[in-house]
Amino acid sequence: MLTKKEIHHCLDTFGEMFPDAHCELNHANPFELVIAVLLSAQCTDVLVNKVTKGLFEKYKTPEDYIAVPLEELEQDIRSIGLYRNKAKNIQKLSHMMIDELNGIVPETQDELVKLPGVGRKTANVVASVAFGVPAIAVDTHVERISKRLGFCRWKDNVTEVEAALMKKIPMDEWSVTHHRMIFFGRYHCKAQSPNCPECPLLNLCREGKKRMKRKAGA
DNA sequence: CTCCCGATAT
DNA sequence: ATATCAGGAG
Repeated sequence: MLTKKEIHHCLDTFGEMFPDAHCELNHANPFELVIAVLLSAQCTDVLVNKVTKGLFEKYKTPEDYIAVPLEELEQDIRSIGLYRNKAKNIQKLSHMMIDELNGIVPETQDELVKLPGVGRKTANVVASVAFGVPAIAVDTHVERISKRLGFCRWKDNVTEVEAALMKKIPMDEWSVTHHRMIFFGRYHCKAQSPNCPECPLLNLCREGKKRMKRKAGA
């Protein structure tokens, strides 16, 4: 586990490497962001943007999503993967938006997670990106980076990872740091190729040092 | 814990 | 061929 000083050095480095880290899911309003994040489960942002480009032309409102048969919506998002669950959730979510929310996307995590297909991570992204609520959404990248670098314990589940990060990072930096960690994970410390040899954080990264040692032995 | 799942990188 | 991708629900 890293010390507070080491963690702040990491945050500074993230900022130097990715000063303009941001949400890469294309969207024009909070409702489109909800749909985009829901679709992004176990799928790359690039592919989501490819699909939502046409999707958001065809479907503008919750009413539009429930006006078509489920099978049609499934086909419209099929290339995303997990498309049956996602299509079903989008229609259920649209019904809830109309029946209970007056067509307005809620601004708090607690309200957002009540929507079908919206869990803690999606709720945090929407609250943070669309409404400026301080939050740290723990996705696959944030979890991997937190564990490799030692922001949390290896065995922590996503809830524990989020708690650890919220405890160790100043609240006014939650949202920025969250995006920078995603960029760091997506473009530098990748799942399959961490690029330790060129990493500015190698000297304080236990995983990185282990990796380098293994490589040297082989 | 398992299942959902196509596209892409390695 | 296999791992991974801005996870969530049962």
